[in-house]
Amino acid sequence: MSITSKAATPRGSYHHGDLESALVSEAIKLVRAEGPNHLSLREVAAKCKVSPSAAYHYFPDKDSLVWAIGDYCFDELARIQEESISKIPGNSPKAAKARMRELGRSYFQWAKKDPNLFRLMFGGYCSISKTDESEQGRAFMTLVRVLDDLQAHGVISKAARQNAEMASWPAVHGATTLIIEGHMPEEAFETVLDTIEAGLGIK
Amino acid sequence: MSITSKAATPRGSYHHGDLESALVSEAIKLVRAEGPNHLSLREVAAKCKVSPSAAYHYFPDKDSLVWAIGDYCFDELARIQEESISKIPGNSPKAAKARMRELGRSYFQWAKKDPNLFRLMFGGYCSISKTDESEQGRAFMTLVRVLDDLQAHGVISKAARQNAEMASWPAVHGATTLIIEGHMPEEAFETVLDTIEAGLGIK
DNA sequence: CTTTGATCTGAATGATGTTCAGATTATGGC
DNA sequence: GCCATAATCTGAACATCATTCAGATCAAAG
Repeated sequence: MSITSKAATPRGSYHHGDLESALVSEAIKLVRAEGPNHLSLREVAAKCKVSPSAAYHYFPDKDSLVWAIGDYCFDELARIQEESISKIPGNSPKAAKARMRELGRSYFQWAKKDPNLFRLMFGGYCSISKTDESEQGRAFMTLVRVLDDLQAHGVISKAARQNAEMASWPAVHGATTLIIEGHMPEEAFETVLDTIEAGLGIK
Repeated sequence: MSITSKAATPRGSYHHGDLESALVSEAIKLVRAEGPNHLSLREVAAKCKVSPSAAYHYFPDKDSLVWAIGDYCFDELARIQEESISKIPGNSPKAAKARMRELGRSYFQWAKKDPNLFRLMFGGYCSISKTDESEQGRAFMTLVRVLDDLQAHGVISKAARQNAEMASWPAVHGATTLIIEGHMPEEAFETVLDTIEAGLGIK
């Protein structure tokens, strides 16, 4: 599933070495640059210096390639999220609060850096049945852990902890989307974070 | 701009009567059924019993037709929103609170009824420069009015009124998106509305 | 009735997703 | 080392797509 896993050595000519990963990697580049709806299988194959039909040995159709991109992106987002909170160590309530805020910020920054990949993830391009268990769940579990930590430090009440994911994730996701799509100014994001904290009863 | 404005009488054969509206109308049907990325100009023209090139007399390219769909959808959403709060009259704080909640519900219900149109609106398909002034602003202004009304009735404080749009809209939009895309259970929507109210200090 | 302008057709071009028969290469058994 | 077998990739083909353009058709005005 990893993109740069096997030896991506384009030896000789006929056999590529690791076409599957190369296809996903080039497809990601194209989506990033042109958007999810302008992805072309033939262009991806051309970037890999391979005939268009070669891709069909690894993906039954174009949608399947798009799902693979989605898999990679959900994995990346989860990794970014984990990395962002790992940069704020400490067992204090203040650190727990900072991690919560940083979780929202890294979500937004990821989307802002690659809006086209974000659109692919949440724009109805990739079915959820392929990604829900492993990848999407991983980012969600990070949020769960941070929220549990907030309650453990007494920053939020037991009542506020109830369904706190359903209160914070939509707000962060919605603000991200609306800002990315130009419906809201970027400055509004911090306001949204403030309101989430207010809603959870964080002082 | 309205879809069913002129006389859409397909007389004789050559001249259609109101091709522009018919094209947008059929395009909406197709997007609704197949999704924004599967829209085909030729199929739209065929549904209108017209040659593919006829469409280029009204829209310079396919994107332009998509923008027209976006215009219509933002207009529809604004209309739905206005209609929903008009069904809850009264000058009491309780009525003002009910209108606020109904505004979120109608937003979600609109998206749930036509997820593909919702994806077109907020999935990077239509540029904002074409729609921001008139249509998108109209729905936003409805929210502004409802929030002003909430403050006027003393349901929310002056401090809470500050940037209250940036607190409620993203949460409602994010919850809508995440539920539509299958990342969240539908039951979570009411929880989100509860949290918005808590964040605004509504008791 | 004719001229003018708007509206639509038909055919063409180049790019796309997808299929399939066959060519090329790697691999495992002898 | 050699050969059969399976995996991998090519080439050509098909239908569909967006887009262009010269020309046909129609409506209305002079």
